[in-house]
Amino acid sequence: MGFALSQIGLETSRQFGEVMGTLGLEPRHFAVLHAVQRDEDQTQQAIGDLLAIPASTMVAIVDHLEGEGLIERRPHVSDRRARILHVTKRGETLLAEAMAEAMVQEARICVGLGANERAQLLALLARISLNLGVSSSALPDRGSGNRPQTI
Amino acid sequence: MGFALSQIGLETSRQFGEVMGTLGLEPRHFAVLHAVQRDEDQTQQAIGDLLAIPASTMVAIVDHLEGEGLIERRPHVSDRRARILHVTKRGETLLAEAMAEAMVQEARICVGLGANERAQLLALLARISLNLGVSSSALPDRGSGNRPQTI
DNA sequence: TATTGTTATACTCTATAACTATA
DNA sequence: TATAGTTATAGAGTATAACAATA
Repeated sequence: MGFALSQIGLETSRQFGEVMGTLGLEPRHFAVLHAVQRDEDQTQQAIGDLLAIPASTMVAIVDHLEGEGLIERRPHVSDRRARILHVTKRGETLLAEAMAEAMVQEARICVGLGANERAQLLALLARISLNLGVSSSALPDRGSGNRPQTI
Repeated sequence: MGFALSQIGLETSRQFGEVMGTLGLEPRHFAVLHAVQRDEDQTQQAIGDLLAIPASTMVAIVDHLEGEGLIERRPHVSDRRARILHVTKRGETLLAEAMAEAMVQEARICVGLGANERAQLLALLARISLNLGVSSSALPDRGSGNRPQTI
């Protein structure tokens, strides 16, 4: 069981990386882009903390996303040290495409499974998650959660 | 679903690494040790190919295992370039302990699941594996299989 | 000339610690 | 003095390519 889970998990995340690659994104870029859209107008550090990404790594990721015109760094109204992250129109568009691709992958993973089989599997996985102590927080790829981990 | 699978797989393999760590093994060491026991008296390269581990990495892993007295490099009868890998008595003992620990982890993962729920989950995961194209070959941790991958 | 194992090297990735500008 | 973001740096990990012995 442990072997199957780890094998499947690795392959799932590998294929997800491939899919994102077709859109010019790495999983980390997608994760940050998604988090920035969800928690609109948060500080760069706040987003980094949320995903357990160290500050110096965040710089590189945000640099990339900003270079692609997908997000903007905006000044913080009251703290001139901080930067507010904001998804651009182009970022929203790409994120929508990325989500669509993710749905396609989702469908590919579950091909041949009926609706109740899928529900059954999800329920069993939820119990496994509890046993493993993974908190169902955060975003695609990588657990982040509460452990000292990163993207 | 994809997120859950990748999250669970990552955590499973992380915890497996922790468990192996208590025995002084990294997952890669366990994988090679296990493979050497299963495919007794194979060439170092043959084992490496089996696990998709590049030759130079194999050297380091086998160095470690030999340094711990868990396996031996023996001369090949007909090819003096090649080395035959052989599990020592001590290696067998440690491997048995490692397998026992793996069983404990297995039990921890499946706590609260009845026998038929476990079977159900395994069956569903097998179908997911097919959808993902993972061949159920190889050894614990990491997919290896046929893709250009490594430990 | 090709192949096994080894060594050396270059590359990527990541985190730690210094640095600046603000607070 | 502490903090947000940045930059520089060092460390680990991995693969690629050169190398020696043998086929």
